[in-house]
This record gives sequence, structure tokens and C-alpha cells, in this order.
Amino acid sequence: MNEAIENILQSKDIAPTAMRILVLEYLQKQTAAVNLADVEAGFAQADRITIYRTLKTFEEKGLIHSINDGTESTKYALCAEACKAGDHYDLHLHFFCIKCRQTYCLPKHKVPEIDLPAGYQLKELNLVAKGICDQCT
Amino acid sequence: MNEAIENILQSKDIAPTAMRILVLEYLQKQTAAVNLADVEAGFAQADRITIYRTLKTFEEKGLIHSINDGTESTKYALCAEACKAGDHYDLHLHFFCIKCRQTYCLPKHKVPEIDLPAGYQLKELNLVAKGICDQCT
DNA sequence: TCGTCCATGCAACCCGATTGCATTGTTTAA
DNA sequence: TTAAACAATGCAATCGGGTTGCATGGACGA
Repeated sequence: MNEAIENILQSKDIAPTAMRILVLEYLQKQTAAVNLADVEAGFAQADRITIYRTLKTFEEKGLIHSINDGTESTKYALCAEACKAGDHYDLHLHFFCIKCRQTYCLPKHKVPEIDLPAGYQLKELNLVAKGICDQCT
Repeated sequence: MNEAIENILQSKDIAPTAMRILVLEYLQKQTAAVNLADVEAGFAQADRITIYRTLKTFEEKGLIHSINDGTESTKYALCAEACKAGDHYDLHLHFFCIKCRQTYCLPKHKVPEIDLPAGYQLKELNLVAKGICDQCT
């Protein structure tokens, strides 16, 4: 179990410390994207800054991606395996439920093709849908 | 000139005060979306809070829309005329240039149709493209 | 003219994000 | 095996955007 987690970390070139293993385990359990406060609340005694830096590291190394769903706080969710450090291939749709205020990744729903005006180079595409999720209907 | 501005404000049910006329004039001059600090810097002696509330009012009344381009600060841009208080019909694409860090409205590029999983109700769609704009290429 | 309402301006606060720095723990090289 | 080097952690403090409270001022209607 722990070994599987450690392997994941090492495959992304992240030193598997106790904290990082805990945070990754926590992230794997989530069905929705979480913010810093969520992770913090997930542990009894945890230092906010350490978690913050852990998430930063995870993001840099391509293990998780951050989502800006329009709320105040940045949220995080696990990446597809194909993601590498600095290169995120998870151009999927994110859905923010205005009722439960949860943000879900919808990886099956790819971001559509966009054609930009001449001279514009596309690097990244961010698509956030807002509405009511199936749980809240 | 001023009269045209006043007419716009009144058509959106906004009392045309000196400050609001100035802010609207400023917004009309912009080619990219601006944040609070930008507007503040556009005037010699201006109160940050007043501008903040002016923008809030404009947004509520459907004169401008706010854009969350993934940077720290919220940006604003003028709406299409069709926008009404509380109802924004400007589901267009926004482009954020990672070089000049400007955010542009691309109203000609409509947001594509999205089909959500069963049980999901769509209320709003937010599409932000990131890359390099034609000026920075 | 008076009273009311809205806009303005100042101060202060809140909160998420971030950095500095000292400490601890782990790995590497002698 | 030990010492040096480096990475991770934890605490304190800061920063900046966003926001609210409250008092003042100006416009407008009764």
C-alpha cells in the first residue's frame, strides 16, 4: 500500500517523505478537487505551510494540477498519469457546483478545439463549467 | 461626448456621477481587460475603494463583466450591449497572454457547446485560453 | 428649505498566498 | 562512522487583493 504510494512519488521524482505520503493518500481518497484548507482539515495536527509547499511540489512535478474555479481559493486534484513536470496534458473540463461548491474533474469531457485569431499561439486551455451537479439536483 | 457616456450609464440604470463617467471613459479606452490596480493607476488621485465599488456597481448592472484569468487579480472588461443586470450574455472566449500578461476578450469566438454527464445542469461556462498574443509573437 | 438617500473617502480588517529563517532529518562523501 | 551538505519541516511574519464599517458630502424630491 504505502509502497504503491512511494512508487508514484518516486516516478514523479518526488522524495517520499512521511508528509508527502499522507497528503498523496489523502488526495487519492477525494472525489472532488480540494483546496489548502481542505487538506489541512484532513489531518489532525498539520502545518499549513508544509502542506502548502507539498502541494506546490506536487504541482511542479506534474502529480497534481491546480484549478481556478472562480472561487477565492485555488483547488487541486490528481493529474492523469501522462502529466509530466511542467507539462500538463489534462485539458479536461472542470465542473463547479454552485450548490455544494465542489469542483469536479470531468476527464472524459475533453476541452473542445479552439481556433484563435491569426498570430495567437495557444499553450493552455481552461474550461470551467458552473451549474448544479447530479448530487445536488 | 460626455453625454454619450451618461446615456450609457443611464441606460443601465446607473446614476451618472463624475467618478463613474471617468471610470467608464477609462474602460472604453482599454483594449485589454483591467484589474482594480490598473484603473486606480489610470487616475492621479483616486480612492481605491470608490473605484472598487464603482466596478462592482458596473458589474451588477451588466455594464462590465469580470474575468478570472488565473492570475491573482480579477479583471474587468466592458460587456456586450445585450447584457442586463444579473444576466450576462457574453459567453465569449478570453485570452490571457503569458508574455505581456494581458487578458483580451475575443467576442467573436463563442464558447462551444458542452455536453455534461446526466444530472448536471449548466448555468455558466468559463473559457480562458492561455498563450502568446499576436503582439508578443 | 429640509430631509432623505446615495456616492464618496478614510480606516481598518479578513483571508489566501507566500517568504524568511531556524531546526530537523536524511543522504553523501571522506 | 562521522562530518558535511542538502532537503524538508515548522513557526513567525508579511503581502496583497478583496471587503466592510462608518462618517462625510452632495444631489434630489417633498
